Amino acid sequence: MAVPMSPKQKVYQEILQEIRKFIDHHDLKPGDKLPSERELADRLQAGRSSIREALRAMELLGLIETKHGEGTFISTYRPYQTVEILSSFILQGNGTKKDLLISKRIIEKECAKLAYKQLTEDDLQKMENLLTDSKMSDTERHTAFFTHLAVKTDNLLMQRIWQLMDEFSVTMPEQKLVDSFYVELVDIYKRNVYMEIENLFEKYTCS
Amino acid sequence: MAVPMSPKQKVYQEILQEIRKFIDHHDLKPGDKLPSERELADRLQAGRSSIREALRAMELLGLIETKHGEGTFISTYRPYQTVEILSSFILQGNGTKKDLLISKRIIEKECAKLAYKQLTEDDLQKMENLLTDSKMSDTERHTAFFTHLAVKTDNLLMQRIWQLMDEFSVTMPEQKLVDSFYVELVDIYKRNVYMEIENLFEKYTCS
DNA sequence: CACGCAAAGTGGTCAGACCACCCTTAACTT
DNA sequence: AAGTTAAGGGTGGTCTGACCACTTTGCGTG
Repeated sequence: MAVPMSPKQKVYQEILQEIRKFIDHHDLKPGDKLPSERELADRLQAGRSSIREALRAMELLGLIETKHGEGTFISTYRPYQTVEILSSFILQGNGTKKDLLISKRIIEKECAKLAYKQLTEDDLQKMENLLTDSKMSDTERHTAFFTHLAVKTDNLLMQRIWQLMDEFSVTMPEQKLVDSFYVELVDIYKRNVYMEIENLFEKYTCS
Repeated sequence: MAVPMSPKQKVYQEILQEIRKFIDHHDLKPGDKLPSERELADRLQAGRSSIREALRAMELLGLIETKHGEGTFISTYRPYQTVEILSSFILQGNGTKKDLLISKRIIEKECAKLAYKQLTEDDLQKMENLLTDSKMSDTERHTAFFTHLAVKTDNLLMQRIWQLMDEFSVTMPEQKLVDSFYVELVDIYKRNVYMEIENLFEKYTCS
């Protein structure tokens, strides 16, 4: 053969890369419109079916939204579909569940630490209000609590990682911690004792 | 109109449901073969392209594997592939370099802690050998060192997350730490003083 | 000016064609 | 007879073109 060719990556995977580049290059944000399937096919020198395979996959992952007769749009990342599909296929995860739980706790701990410096009095107040909000279930409260924390990390990547793990863990029990945990964490923030965050998680995690 | 019709669900989403039913009904397990695309199209009364859109989505989610010329197979569930795709989109921002660096250090720290219990004398020996291997660049040494550690975490998810971050950070400088760091870490393992891992990273990270 | 309907643009779906790849099998060579 | 090679059938990979359904646009008619 003459040309070794770039790795035998499938076309639709290259398309994924290209679309990512396109979004980056044009600085598209959630809500913005992508070129039409036909135009993408023309631009990327690929068949429309290949384009569609890539788009469907992205849609399933919640990265884009598609509106019949209108077009394809960047969506605010919501992996709800992903979670649903996955959980409908995986009834009983084996070692995956354990890994996920451990990893999630780790991320939560580090988010709590990263957020430490950024938290204001107002944040603390909001978080305390959350803890006494009786309209939420324990699970919802946990999610709301750490969502607030994750946002305050000032680290988008950590925030996204936590978000992703939280979405994936909805099907599992034991996501939340004992009530006293949250109270103690807020207390640590108030007392300004950074070093105790690590200990707090150690105490409540290794049960 | 006469028939309300099933909701305006797209064909490829119905296909997804049908395939799930098929797997369930035939009790297919990882490694088993799915019917060919053409047969599925025939059975489910759909076009082959619709079948493929569903299959590609499943493939991206890590639910199936396709082998050119052979067929489509149920795969052992690995959500980590999903994380990979998502990450490539999540990481496309600009301010993410700093985030990535911080996050990577965090993951490395936690990998070091998770691996603590699993490390054997032999592992320590190998790691020490790495540190004196002059055939590698500093960066390569860092990667090799933490690859070893990540594998030993006994947590596939953490392992994959670190791997991903490492791959993404190749384009960036300052991925490695000072030489003495690695030596001290191995020393901590030898001296069996778990608690000092946190301090070690604290010391070398907050520069 | 207001209304409505046709046209254009877009996603949704299908059918068929061709290629590349893998495996089996039959034919051929040694 | 045993080993090697060539051919065929099945499968995924991709492209093209066609048609439908939906939305928006805008032109023309009243």
